[in-house]
Amino acid sequence: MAKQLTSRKENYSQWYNDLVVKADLAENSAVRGSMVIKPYGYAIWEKMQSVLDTMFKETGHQNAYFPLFIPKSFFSKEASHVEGFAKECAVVTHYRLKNDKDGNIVVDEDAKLEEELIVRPTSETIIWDTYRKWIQSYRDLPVLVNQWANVVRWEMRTRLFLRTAEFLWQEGHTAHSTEAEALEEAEKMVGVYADFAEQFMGVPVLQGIKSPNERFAGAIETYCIEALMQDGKALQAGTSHFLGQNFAKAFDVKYVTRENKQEYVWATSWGVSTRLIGALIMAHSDDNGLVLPPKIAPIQVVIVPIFKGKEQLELISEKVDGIVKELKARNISVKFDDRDTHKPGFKFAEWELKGVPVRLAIGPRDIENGTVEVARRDTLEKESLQITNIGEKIDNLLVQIQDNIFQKALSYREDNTYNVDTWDEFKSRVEKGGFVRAHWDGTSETEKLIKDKTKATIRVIPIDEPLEEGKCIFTGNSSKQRVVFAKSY
RNA sequence: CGGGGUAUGGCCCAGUCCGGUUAAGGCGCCUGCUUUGGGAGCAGGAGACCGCAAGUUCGAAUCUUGCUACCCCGACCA
Repeated sequence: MAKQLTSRKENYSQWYNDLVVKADLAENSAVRGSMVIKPYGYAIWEKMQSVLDTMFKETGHQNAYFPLFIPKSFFSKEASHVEGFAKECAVVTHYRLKNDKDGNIVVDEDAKLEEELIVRPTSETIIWDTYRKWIQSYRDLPVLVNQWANVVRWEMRTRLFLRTAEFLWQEGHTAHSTEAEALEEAEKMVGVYADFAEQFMGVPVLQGIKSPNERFAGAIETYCIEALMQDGKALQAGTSHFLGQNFAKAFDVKYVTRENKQEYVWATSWGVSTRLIGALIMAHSDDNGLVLPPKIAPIQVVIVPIFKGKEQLELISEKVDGIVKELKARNISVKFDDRDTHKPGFKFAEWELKGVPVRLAIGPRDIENGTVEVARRDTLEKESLQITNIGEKIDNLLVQIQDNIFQKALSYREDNTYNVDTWDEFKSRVEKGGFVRAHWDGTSETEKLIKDKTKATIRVIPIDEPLEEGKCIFTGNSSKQRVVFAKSY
């Protein structure tokens, strides 16, 4: 079995690609830039979906579904929105194929659509066209809707999970009667994302707003969570947009106030995608494979029997049955790997590659002593534990692992966050990776120049942070606050 | 869209410069026996219109021309 990974040190992006493929998460498909998400990878997405979906429902949202296809004319209604997405839209122009005289399948030119359809890169336009019909009065507000969907963005260069031509995500779209309420919603949802990233994925994130250059096409303000990967590059893990009345005006969505006045509706939208799986991988995993936090791991505990012959396996299986019941009673997902086609060593390596947080091994010696060997994925430590009360012990261990994974990522981020005050230092620091906190004069021009010279962009402008007088790292103009620069994915 | 590269069993690849008849090897797969506390060993076996199309030649994976696909680097991006 040649499942050796490239090491992170040797080639970080090769390591990432190897890992995604070898851990059976996803693979490239016949269509350039589009991936097949394999069952194990999809199981991780399902865990994420289920937690997020619950969080959305708890904050008052409902799921709905809007169409994949968007009439081209909808797109032109919001100027900056078109500008942002026009270059990466897939377009449907025909609706029929036929056989030509050589028997080849060709597009039937007679079946041209009257109006071309855009495959959604995001759904603001079709949703706001719909909301016009839904919203008449202040009594219809707020509208708090989310959808789980696929979207298509025809990217030049793609990478499994991090950037694919088609990806899965959720997009929340809300409509409010006041600016304050919409702002509150946008902030609330970025907070939900931050909680999810930190408490479930174990990925610490910076929360804040985007600079105008990085803002969503059509938004007044973009809130985001930003995580730091092990190679020192930043990854935008989730965004929440305050859209003001831009879409309401573009799609003429007005409501009547209590005072019987016509007003435009205030909007937000927010989303996270399968890119989170990329974040999860790059935040925690090591040269042995994936490291999954227990709260997101499809399998939390794997049990590997060590046996010679059928009788021994049966004996061990009996013991394992008890353990499985005990773990399941505590809602721990457990897999008993009783394949007789592979040796224990092979299984150890394979489950490590797949990031299962806890592995139990039971052999004849354990049966004799009433013990089980417990190995944790995050630290690779092994110890022998008495089987008595094993459910509770594992439960506690999973909590510890979840916490340890987060703490480790947090201290990595702290060790790789720098305050920098001179341009020379800025250049060399950015080159080495990490979050670089520096003063910026607040202009787009300066941000662009910095990007051209260093490839670093402003990842996030922190909110809820004390202001600090300073001088822009590039122009020397005055600045009231440090912003976070980094090279990013 | 610019620049560079690659295309050979499921995967990784040798062979291509200098054409020669069973296209080599490793991984994986199948069968059997022995193994099983950190990626097993031995024996046997299956599996390839050498990216596609023309051409040169007695003979093409190898030479020529055209095409296609994919990868890497840049511009663009959740």
